[in-house]
Amino acid sequence: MVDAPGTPIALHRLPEVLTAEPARLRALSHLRRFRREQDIYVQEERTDTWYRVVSGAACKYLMRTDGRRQLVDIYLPGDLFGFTARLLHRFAVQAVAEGTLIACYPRHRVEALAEEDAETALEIRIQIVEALERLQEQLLVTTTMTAQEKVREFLFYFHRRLSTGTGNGLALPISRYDIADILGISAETVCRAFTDLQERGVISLLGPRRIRINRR
Amino acid sequence: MVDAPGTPIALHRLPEVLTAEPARLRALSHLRRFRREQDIYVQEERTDTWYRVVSGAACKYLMRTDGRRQLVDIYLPGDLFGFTARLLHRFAVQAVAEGTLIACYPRHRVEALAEEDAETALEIRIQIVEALERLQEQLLVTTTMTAQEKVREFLFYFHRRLSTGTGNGLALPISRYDIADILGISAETVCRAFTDLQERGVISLLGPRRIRINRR
DNA sequence: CGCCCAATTGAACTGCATCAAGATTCGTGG
DNA sequence: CCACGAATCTTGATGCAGTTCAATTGGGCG
Repeated sequence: MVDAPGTPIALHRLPEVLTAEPARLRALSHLRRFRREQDIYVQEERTDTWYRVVSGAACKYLMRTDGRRQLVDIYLPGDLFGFTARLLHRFAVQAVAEGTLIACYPRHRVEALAEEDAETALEIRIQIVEALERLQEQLLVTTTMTAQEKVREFLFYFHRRLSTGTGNGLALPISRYDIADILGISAETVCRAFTDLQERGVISLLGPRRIRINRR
Repeated sequence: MVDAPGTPIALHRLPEVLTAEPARLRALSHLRRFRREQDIYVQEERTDTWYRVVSGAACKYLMRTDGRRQLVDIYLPGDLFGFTARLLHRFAVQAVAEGTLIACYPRHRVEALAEEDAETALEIRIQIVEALERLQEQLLVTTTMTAQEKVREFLFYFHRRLSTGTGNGLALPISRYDIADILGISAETVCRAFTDLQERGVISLLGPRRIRINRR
């Protein structure tokens, strides 16, 4: 246990993603850094905090009775998560990338702010709706596409969300197994899809965790 | 075209589902009745209205390039839908039951009300979050379960949402094809699951659209 | 009563999971 | 800096759940 859960981080050097949110909302947050597979919150935990990914990636998941982990959503920099209508969390969220940085907001203070500040209320509503639409897109992907189409769609999505414009390809923050769990297919099938897509010239594998997208 | 799209309905005899919402929100609504497969709103339509199912059922769907209809969510009495962060709708919503009754809310007036009335803002946030959680459950169902488990889970969900306590079984408002599209399986597989579940004694088929749930 | 759509059943095919065995990469400590 | 071990990633072979195509039955409504 090198890192205690959610080590607090100094607030200087604010990453760019945080500067986009309203200052009054940002003032309520504090930052924590998480290791890979470290839980940000767990099932049955009280829903008294909201979170936003600053850097890295996190995923919402459920432990199945057979011991396997089922992913329901994946959060990338800028995404707000942790809100619910319940008292206790139905799903857990853990970091999938090493050193994932998370901004934490005390729920009651955010809701109090939303009650008096319409801009904050709108920002929250937009974030929740965006989570909803991400989920709809994912549902569309997992129910209608073949395994290869799922992987292709997933890579395009990551490219849209993460491309830095540096041109040395796209760095995937997550493993094949994570990708498989998100798409509802096996890790082996993900591998085969990667190689097939490369043979078709759609992508180039620069390394296991680094790819280039050639064409859509 | 017997019925023009969204025939207005008199406001007397308000169904029970509407009495639960805040009076100030209800005051903004007007009712419309829809026929089976009639669109409530379509893709690319402006997102200037929100809706709530009063009776019957509706589904959110997308027309695929191969002409097939892909369902993303299903709305039952009490569910609020139509909100988005976009200017235009990405998905369409149509009635799946004959004579589905929908309450319509002008978006700008609801948002203006939400801005000054914290209770309304909270009600909206809760509804959106509930849509989100429905979708997460559905994602879990479609990605992890076998076809027969999906159908069983679907029937139990409908039972929870629609059971009237009359005891003559559960009336399904939608066709096998609709069920298949929601669960991401073929209609034939849905049929086979129905008969298998009956043979196992889990359900009884009283008619094509009427079942009884015997045990879980 | 007869038509039409919905529901059901059957048979052959296929994409993906699963099991198994290597190949690479990465982190860790010497 | 290098070497070792443990993940992670890749590739192959087999089996099966579910799709697809096709035909038949059944119900509801004019």
